[in-house]
This record gives sequence, structure tokens and C-alpha cells, in this order.
Amino acid sequence: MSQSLANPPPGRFIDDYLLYLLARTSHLISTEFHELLRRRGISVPVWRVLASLVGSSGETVTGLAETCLLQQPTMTKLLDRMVRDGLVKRTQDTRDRRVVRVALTARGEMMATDLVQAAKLHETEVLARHPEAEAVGIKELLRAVVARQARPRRG
Amino acid sequence: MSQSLANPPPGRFIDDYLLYLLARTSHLISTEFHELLRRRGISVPVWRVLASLVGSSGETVTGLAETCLLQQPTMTKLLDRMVRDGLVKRTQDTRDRRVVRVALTARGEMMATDLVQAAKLHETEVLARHPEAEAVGIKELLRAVVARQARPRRG
DNA sequence: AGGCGACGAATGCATTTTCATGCTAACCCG
DNA sequence: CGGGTTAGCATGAAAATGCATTCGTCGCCT
Repeated sequence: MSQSLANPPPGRFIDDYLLYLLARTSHLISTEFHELLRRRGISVPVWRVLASLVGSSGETVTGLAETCLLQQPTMTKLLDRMVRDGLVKRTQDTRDRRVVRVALTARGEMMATDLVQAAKLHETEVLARHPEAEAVGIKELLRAVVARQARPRRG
Repeated sequence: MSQSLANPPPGRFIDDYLLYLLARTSHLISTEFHELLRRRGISVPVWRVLASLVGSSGETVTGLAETCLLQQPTMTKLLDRMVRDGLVKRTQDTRDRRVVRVALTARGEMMATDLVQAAKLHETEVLARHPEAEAVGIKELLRAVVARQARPRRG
């Protein structure tokens, strides 16, 4: 029962609150890259879809929504816009006619590849800037947390 | 000797992309708590404001926006609703009449205190579930990253 | 004091997101 | 097979958000 073991700067509750620290870190670091997107006129959700589709031959709408941390109706409408803008195309799955397969168009592919390159560059900068994060293997750590946390899909 | 010296799972780009891992982790863990909020009919932004205001005698609108990772106009409108719902009150700063001080009402205070307690409980569960995160001092790590990252005050 | 630039908050409109629901196709089980 | 259930996606009205701009106040500087 000793909260004094750690060293929380006991100012605000949230400054020692894990969920807030995670959200803030994510937001703070991502914002940097998001400004690059903004300069190119690409919204964050669009970037997420593009990044999710590189190297894929077709993802489902629901799968994309989950990956991009969006709700399914939001993804449907986002895809509407991306189809309109010629970034992705929808095709019907032949085995299961309920399923819609989403894939990049040539234009989307080009844009995605380009952005992924920029993202990798940025990531390198970020890791270089925060050596202690790399030292503890932050990516492996996060992957492990995600893997364990990943929802038991019913059952 | 970890096997992760090379590229771990070269499936999708994003699965080894730091910014995505951060966002996904944050989202995945937060979602748990957000469901508790949902059951009580409280939105995430409202919760963030409440949590930001416990123990405070008055924050500015812009300050709250930054803390809650929202834009200032969004915060203004969010506060409109929270005032309407009797959770917070606005008062004019006497020293600087541009500034609006936002503070919890009695009802807001009660709700906030209650939720903070639940949040602390949940945090404990989460940390217990992910021992390796606690082992590396995840909170201290994130605090350090935020502190270093937050420096560039753009203008 | 007067003027100018910066700051803090609010506003208006367009866009996006949400929530609940509808629809079709596949599954399951008797 | 047929009826009920579930999965996958779309839709529509209402709410929230983003972006640019506006309004009022302050600081500074001469």
C-alpha cells in the first residue's frame, strides 16, 4: 500500500495515469507525422487505411475498421470517399458474397508506398531521439501487450 | 540474444510501426475503461475533462484542450455541453479578462472522484496483467518521452 | 496615451463520426 | 430443406469535430 515508492509528481492525477500517459505519448509523437500528412492534404484516417493496405490483396471493411481503430460505419464512409478519390477499390468476395474486399488502386499504392517511406524515416528519427525507449525494446514490449490484450473473440 | 534483432513479423508494415503500436496499445487498453464509461453514459472527452480538473481550482480552456488532446474550439463546445449538464462552471479570471477559468461543480466533483477511483482500480489490473511493462517502468519511460517530446513549443 | 501584434476564447459552416438500425448472405440445427 | 440466428456491410439522422475566422483583452514599445 505504498504509493510513495514510485515517483509520481503528485500534481495532477492524470500525469501518473497509465492510460493517459499512453494516449499522450501516442498523440504527441503521432502529431509530428500528422503534420507531414496535413501538408500533403491527407487525413489521418486515410493514411491509416493506406498503410494498412500496402502489400495486401484485399482487406475486409470490418477488418480495416479494427486495424485503423475506427468503427465499421465510419470505415464504410471513409472508404466511400477514398473510392471517390481513386485511392482504393471495392470488390465483392466470391466465396462469401457478404464480404467486400478493399484494395489499393495504382494511385493509392503509389501514395501509400511514398508515405510508408516517410513514416519509416520519421520512426527512425523518433527512436533516435528517445534512446531509452529503444533500449528497453519498446516495440517488442508494445507488441507483447497488444498480443496479450487482444480481445478473446468471444468464446 | 533476442530473435527480434531482425524484422519480427514482416506481415504488415504497421505491425512493426512504432506510432501504430503506440496508438493501438493505447486504444486497446483504453477501450476497456471506456466501456465502463459508456455504461455510465459518459463520453471519453467528458471523462478527460473531469479527470483533468480533479484537485484543480480552475484551468483555462486552452490548457484543458491541450491536456485532453483536443483542439481549442472543440474544447469550447465540449465545455458548453458540460456546463449545460451541470458538471463544470466557467468563471472569468480577474487578473486577465481574456482567460476563462473552468472548475468542477459539486456534481462534477462527485462524478470525477468516483471515476478516478475506478480508473485507478483499472490501472492496477492492467499493470498486473502486463508485468513486463511494469518491470521496465513503463510509466516513467512514457513520462520521460513526453517530457522530452513536449519541449518544442511551436509558434 | 496610442497603436500594433499576440493571446485566449468563441463562432459558423462544412465535414466527419456516432448510434441505432436495416438489409442481405451465410450458418446451424432439427 | 426451413426457420432462426449470426456475420458483414450500408444507411440516415443527430451529434461531435475541424478549420478558418472573429472578437475582445492584454503587453509592449515609442
